[in-house]
Amino acid sequence: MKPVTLKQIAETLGISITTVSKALKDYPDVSKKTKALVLDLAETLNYRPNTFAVNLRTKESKTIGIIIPEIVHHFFSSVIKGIVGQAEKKGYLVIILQSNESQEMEKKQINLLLDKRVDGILISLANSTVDFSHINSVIERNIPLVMFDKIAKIVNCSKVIIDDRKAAYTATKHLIDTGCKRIAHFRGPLLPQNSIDRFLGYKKALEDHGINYDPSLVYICENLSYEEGQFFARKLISEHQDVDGLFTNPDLVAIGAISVFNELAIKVPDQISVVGFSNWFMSSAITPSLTTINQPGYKIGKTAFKQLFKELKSKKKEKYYPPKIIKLETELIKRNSTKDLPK
Amino acid sequence: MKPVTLKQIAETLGISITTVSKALKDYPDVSKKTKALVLDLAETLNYRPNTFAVNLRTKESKTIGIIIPEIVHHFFSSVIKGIVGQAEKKGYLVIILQSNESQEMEKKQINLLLDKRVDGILISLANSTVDFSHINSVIERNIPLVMFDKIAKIVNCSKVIIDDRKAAYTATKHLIDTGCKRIAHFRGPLLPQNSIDRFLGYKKALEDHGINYDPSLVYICENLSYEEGQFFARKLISEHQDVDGLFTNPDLVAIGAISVFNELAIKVPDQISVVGFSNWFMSSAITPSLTTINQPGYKIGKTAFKQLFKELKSKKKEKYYPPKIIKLETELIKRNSTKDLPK
DNA sequence: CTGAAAGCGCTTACAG
DNA sequence: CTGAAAGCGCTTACAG
Repeated sequence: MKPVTLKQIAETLGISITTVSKALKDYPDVSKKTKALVLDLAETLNYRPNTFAVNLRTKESKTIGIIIPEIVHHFFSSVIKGIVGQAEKKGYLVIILQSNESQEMEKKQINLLLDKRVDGILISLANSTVDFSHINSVIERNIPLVMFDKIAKIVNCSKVIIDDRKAAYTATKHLIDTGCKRIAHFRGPLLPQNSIDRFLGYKKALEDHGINYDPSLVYICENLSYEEGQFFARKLISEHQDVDGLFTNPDLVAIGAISVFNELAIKVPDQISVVGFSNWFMSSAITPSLTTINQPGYKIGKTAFKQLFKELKSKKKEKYYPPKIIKLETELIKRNSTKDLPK
Repeated sequence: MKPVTLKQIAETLGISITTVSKALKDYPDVSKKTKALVLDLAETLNYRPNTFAVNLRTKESKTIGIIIPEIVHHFFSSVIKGIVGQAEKKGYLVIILQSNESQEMEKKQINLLLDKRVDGILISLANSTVDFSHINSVIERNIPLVMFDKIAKIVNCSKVIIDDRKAAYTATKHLIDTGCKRIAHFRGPLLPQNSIDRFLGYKKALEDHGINYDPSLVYICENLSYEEGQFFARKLISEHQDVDGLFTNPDLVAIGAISVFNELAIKVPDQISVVGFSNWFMSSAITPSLTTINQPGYKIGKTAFKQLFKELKSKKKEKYYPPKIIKLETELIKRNSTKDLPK
């Protein structure tokens, strides 16, 4: 059975398509009687407007796109959930694309979304992205775009982030406050802004508290994996017998490291205190439970959509919406992988 | 700047819109010369067809929808990744929606997708779904639909699943083969087909090997959570001192249970052997590493899209595609939470 | 090989 | 309060 159209309703009732359309949209210049008639028939016939035609007329798709580096990842899937849920509330559907940490894929996908004429785009950059022409072309076309988590400082658009530097500072300071003197850092790759900022927060905390920054205590985890946590934990132990604190990015790396410490009978936190980053749901479950920084993925997604929605509305009213940077709060979650604060 | 249209290209070259359209689509009845001219100008002007107009004409959206109970879940996000990746290859974009295990949400979302006029739908049912009128209405409209993982036997459409019963049988048999006599089962909720089938596989394995089925050894985990694994592990130990094997659905529950066994100094596998279900990436990381059934999420997603794509193609050719049930292979992954097989 | 015309199904400025 | 008409940007059957 073919979908019902305005034309059919009009013909059945012996009125014009125009009036049917107006009645359904509750225009004030249609008589109550006609409106009731139309609404009634539309109901019985289960009329649903043809989105394709509506899109073509209104030039709106009521769809947004999201590009993330990796879907199978607790943090990103939380963000997606936040976005999808909020978008649905506001009548938007969400198309999802995965860049696989590749700049080239990211560029292709931006074009796919542009071709699809999505109303707006949400993006978390790939690690390998160093050229931003594709992002800028979105902005030039005046299509609302909001970056989250993995952003580029240089691009002029709204961003939803956490204060990575401050959060890392807090994490490192907690290690210092609980007595650690030789604090290692397992950091993320060199390019992404968030792993840079977390590293800088770590460094600043050391310097502010009279501890010399020692580059040999910093290890780079390319994949932020459990296995890398294990690998660098072994390396750390063999290279630095005097290490007594470890701050990792993110939790998964910490959990890998702790598994090695457990295996080598190195006591956590007595011999080495460990702080992670992200507050992954398993972090409270392992032994010892992991002290970490809570990074609110779901809220980041929700906030990013809300920001995009504001820009979508502004655009409709042909108003300019100046880019806004929203920093969400993080907090240190104290668990058993760090010592208690001295009284 | 406004997007370029066929009309502009036609006017610039002084030819008709028809010819431009045909040239771009490489119709055979356009001269090489004209084609070259059009292609060239389209290239320089960066012409992109207006999807809204194309959709309206072709009645195709080149978009599919996917509805899953929960996005933040390792298995489901793997499935999503499989779907999204495969769809992109075939020129389809994917809209994602989360039912939150609610039948009502699921019905609403089916309508959203239908209104959006997606070309096809992929769905994994909510636990609470007992009425299938919304699913059947999709099928009646002749919109290709493929179910995966959480399916309804009663609905007549293609399905991508694993042989849950066989997999659970294999898991349980492994416990029996390695010497377990009193085998408990932490199962999922009562409604979903997969948790029913896994339970039935467990029961069948006991019966086939001369072990009495004891209902008091079966515990129901409503949320399939780590915490439930812990809770029921304590309950199990207090209610059944003689238990020597445990088969859980899924891994996360097993990991919760093992954490309790570790805490109570109950030796795994010496005192209790444990087998999980799903092969979550952390299962090889915990101590002892978890014997489990590998459930190929990524492949399920990929296969589900491929099946949908076949049906999409058939529909275009106005051919009927009979529903097909695809069962993907699973395998037992032997790790350290179960004993070795006797020689 | 080229193009005029119809039509996909809607929305809305305009006339009456 | 109602409706004829234009138009969104394409595709394609048909005529020449």
